[in-house]
Amino acid sequence: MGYREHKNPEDYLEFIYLRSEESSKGLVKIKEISGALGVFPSTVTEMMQRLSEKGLVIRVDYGGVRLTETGRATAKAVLSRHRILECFFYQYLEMTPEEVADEICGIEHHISDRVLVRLYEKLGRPKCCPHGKPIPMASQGE
Amino acid sequence: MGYREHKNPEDYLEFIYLRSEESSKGLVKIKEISGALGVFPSTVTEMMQRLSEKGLVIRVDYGGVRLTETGRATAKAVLSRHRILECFFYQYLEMTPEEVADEICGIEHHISDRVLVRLYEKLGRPKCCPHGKPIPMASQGE
DNA sequence: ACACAATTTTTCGGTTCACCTAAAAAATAT
DNA sequence: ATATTTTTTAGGTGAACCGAAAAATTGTGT
Repeated sequence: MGYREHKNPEDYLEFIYLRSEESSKGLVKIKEISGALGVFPSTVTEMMQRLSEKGLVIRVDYGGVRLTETGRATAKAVLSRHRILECFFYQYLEMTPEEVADEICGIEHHISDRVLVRLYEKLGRPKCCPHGKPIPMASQGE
Repeated sequence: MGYREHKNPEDYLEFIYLRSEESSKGLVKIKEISGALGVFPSTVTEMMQRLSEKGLVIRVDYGGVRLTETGRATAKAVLSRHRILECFFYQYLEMTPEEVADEICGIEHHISDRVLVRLYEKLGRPKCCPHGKPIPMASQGE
């Protein structure tokens, strides 16, 4: 208890993925990310520079960001982990979809694929999370 | 993927707790912690200084460290989370005790008490982890 | 359309945290 | 008493963050 609880680069990726899915083909603005993750715009810019160096994101100066194919794959994997975990909390622990949301916070970054797969099987290979959103498949088209 | 995977202060606490339980009433040496967590002794010293400022640990210069009551309580909570998670991987996901060990890595720091309690109930309130070690109770004597 | 105001993004110091390396200091072992 | 081991100190790195100020973009009024 009492930690800084920093955002993980994957959290940025996950949000960018979600936003770019829903509003078709545009760039995701820095301010949107900033607002969603609760960090300062300058922090987002810095993180985008790092992610861009790693080839996960394409940065357009003063314009926003877009995921590369690698970035998209990474984001989908994170989201998949996230939603499988949500299913678990909902189906196995019988929590409400609302409760579930808060509980995933940092866990999805620490679960191995091995565990994820087993969890998924045990839950009966659900197609959607408790909110009705689809669980993206690792290497398949969404 | 590709992160530094830093040790958490709670990892230090957890190890100190374990070591001080098994070898009765002595101080835990910096080198032991260093070896167990895979960090340099100077890193341990520094962390112990931080934990000592937070009142979780008592530092004896060149002698080692001992948990305070608060530190002990924190450590027990972490260990409890750790072992309940182990039970879960063992009982529900049917992994072997050996596999289980690697999987807990960072998860126990991100699970809320609410989820922990539910998990514990669902598993039938186990008294021991898959390795046969007891699950310490939050506010009770060990 | 165009100058000016408002907003967004970036840049540029700073901070904290976990960590490292090298060297100094203390404890221990021979 | 001296050599060995352990611990600490001191200086440095990279990551994630903030705040303030500069730069670019966007919005507005006439």
